[in-house]
Amino acid sequence: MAPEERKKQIVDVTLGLIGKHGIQGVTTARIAAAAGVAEPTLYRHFGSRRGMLLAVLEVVRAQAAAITGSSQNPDVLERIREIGEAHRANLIRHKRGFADPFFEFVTAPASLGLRDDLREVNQSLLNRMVAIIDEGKSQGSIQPEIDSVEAAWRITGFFWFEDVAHLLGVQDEVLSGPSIKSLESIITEIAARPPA
Amino acid sequence: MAPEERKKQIVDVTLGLIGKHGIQGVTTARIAAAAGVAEPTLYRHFGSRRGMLLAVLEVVRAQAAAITGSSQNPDVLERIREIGEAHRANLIRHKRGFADPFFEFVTAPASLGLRDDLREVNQSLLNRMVAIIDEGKSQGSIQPEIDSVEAAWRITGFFWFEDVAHLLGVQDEVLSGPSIKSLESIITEIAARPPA
Amino acid sequence: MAPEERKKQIVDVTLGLIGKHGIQGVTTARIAAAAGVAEPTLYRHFGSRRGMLLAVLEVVRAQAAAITGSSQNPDVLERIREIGEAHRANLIRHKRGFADPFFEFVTAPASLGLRDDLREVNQSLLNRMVAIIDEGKSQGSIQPEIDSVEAAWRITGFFWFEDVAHLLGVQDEVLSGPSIKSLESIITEIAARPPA
Amino acid sequence: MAPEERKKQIVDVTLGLIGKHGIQGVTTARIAAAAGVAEPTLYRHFGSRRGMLLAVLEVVRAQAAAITGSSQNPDVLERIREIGEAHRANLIRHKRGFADPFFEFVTAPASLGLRDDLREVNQSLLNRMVAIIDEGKSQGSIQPEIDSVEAAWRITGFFWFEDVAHLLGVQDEVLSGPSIKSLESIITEIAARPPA
DNA sequence: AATGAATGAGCCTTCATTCAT
DNA sequence: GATGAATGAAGGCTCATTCAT
Repeated sequence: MAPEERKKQIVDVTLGLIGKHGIQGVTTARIAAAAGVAEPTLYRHFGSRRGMLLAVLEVVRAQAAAITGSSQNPDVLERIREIGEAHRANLIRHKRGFADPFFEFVTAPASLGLRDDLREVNQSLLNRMVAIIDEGKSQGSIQPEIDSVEAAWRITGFFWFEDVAHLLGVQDEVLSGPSIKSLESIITEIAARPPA
Repeated sequence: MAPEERKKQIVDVTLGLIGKHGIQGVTTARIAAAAGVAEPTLYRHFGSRRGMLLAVLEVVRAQAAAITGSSQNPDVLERIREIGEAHRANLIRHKRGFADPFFEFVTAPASLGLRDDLREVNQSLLNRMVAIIDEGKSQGSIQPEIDSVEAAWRITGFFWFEDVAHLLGVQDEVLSGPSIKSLESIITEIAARPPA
Repeated sequence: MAPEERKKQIVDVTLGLIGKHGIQGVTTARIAAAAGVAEPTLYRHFGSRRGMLLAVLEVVRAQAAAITGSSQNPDVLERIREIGEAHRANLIRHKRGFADPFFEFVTAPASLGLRDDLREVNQSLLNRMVAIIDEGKSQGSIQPEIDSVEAAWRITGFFWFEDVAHLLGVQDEVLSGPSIKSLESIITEIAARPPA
Repeated sequence: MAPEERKKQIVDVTLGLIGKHGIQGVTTARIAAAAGVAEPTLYRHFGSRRGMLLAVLEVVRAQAAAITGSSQNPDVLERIREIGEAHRANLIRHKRGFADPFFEFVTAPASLGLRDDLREVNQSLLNRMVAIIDEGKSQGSIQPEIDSVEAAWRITGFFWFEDVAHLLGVQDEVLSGPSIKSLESIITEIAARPPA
């Protein structure tokens, strides 16, 4: 198998394993088995387990971006609503105890040294959200005085809220009402006020 | 050292270690070393590592309850605000990368079997919040139609927001504005409307 | 509790524990718990775990002797038969996997250093059997030319046969027929021949 | 070293260690040291200590079968006699305190979970003996009315007799006379009676 | 007479990683 | 490009035993 291909495959199975076992349950032995290669082969493509995880994080960034970009709704407010729905749907698809792949990294041991990379990924997601809000401003559906970054953070927080709930196994109580309320609350707050 | 004292000490150093290394970094060897005893001694006081962690969780429950009960402000709305401040202050006191001790358990591997206990702790914290909101209703500062449980969840979500931000190392950006905004938003929403 | 009394009690519970867990399952912790004392107390009465086991062996010797002496039948041949029955009955009373208490020591790790003591116990049991056979000779029910020691050994071997069968969990197959046959075979062989 | 080879080597040294220390004295550390590898290496070839022991049991089964098949004497009665001699010879070759390797497993702690496998091995050995006796019947050297299984059990019992004697360190007294007598006694009993 | 507190040594097992091929 | 063989370091836990009180 060509290096590029193999590399991609390893990343893919690792992502799958994270979903099944959580990051700390992803051992090199498991990755190798799932990829159908010997353990040392992993090291031909990645310098360390951390390297593999880092590569997965890159994929996760794309997936997270996919959620953010899942709706193309021209109405920005509506789009944000739909993004929220996509996040919720994505979460429900996973098994209890496993959150958003991105969030799985958040809960990984700091000792892995992934925090900085994680922060960057988070930043890029935040930027996407900021852009959406700015778009809303320019289209007039969002109040121009709103601090875009602040609003983006609050929406991000809403995602985390859902992720943690899922992790804790209280998603039924949270996803049904409180989380939707929280997002609606943010939307309402930033929405342009109709002229008196 | 008296058993009670030793037990407490072990719990204390374990709590400290959780702060330093995260739960999965807390090995029996580290606990023993930090407590200044041999490993088997730990087992004279606790049946297993899980037992020690469970004892810590108990302490953490108390600490979390302390935050919830930190304000006695008769004005419930104001009290919620102060609880938020207490949570924020508590977070800032900790090192970067270490969130709320309670939250540290949330991110622990499910394999530890602490999830159910954790859920209970969370539930008890939630109940405290529900009680506070109900008190607000009866004192007239919170709208009577508000679903107390839903509101309590949303406030809990706000705590998580801050915890995750801290864990990710983006607390500076989040704690300064967005998190306060989010809490204020909830408070505003549930607050009794002044008569027209 | 008086030392003698306590000592006896420890021996008693230890014997009971051997029945429940086998010798290697008898830990000092278990003995102490069963005796209702602290572990160090055991060491006030015995120099070591080995010492406790040794004391139990002494009791076991008496119990084994009890089996050998369980029948007072004046007819020696019949008496041997009854002793066999007593052994079988004793075995059946125990749980599967636990043999004769005496035999439990036979299977103990050699590293315990109980072998020599065990040999002595065995010798004393053998002697009892020899005496019985000699009695048979003098009463005319056993052939005078029979080597008493040899016959005694063979009967002992029959006991072992049953013990091992029990240990292996094949007692149903062995105790019902083969073992009885073996004993009868020995009895027949040593019995005085009726005059032609 | 090739896996097959290494595996075999581990089994071999383990068998040797069983002889030296008994099964409970065979620790993974000792096996590794004796095999000249690190402990984790053992786990590349066996799933657990129990797995290694199981593999040894397989070898032991073969060894035991070898004894049963050591004689090809066409006269079945004589063959049984020679098998007895082979067993005795095999025993004498071992050090005091160590019995037949097979028997070492009999005395192993039930907690190892080897009992069932052991029982199977015993059964297969028993079957071999049954076959021999049946052969004797068809060749006319053994009485046709004899219960083959019962006879096979009794011969097995004779082996155990010798094993226990060896274990107890009284082999000199037992192997010289009583055990031979016991076997002869069985042989005589099952042998075809010459026509009157 | 008894024990409370403690432990050194050891057990089986897993993990990420290396190196020669 | 891939791997077969191997391992140092560590992990949670148990055991018989000691010593001061």
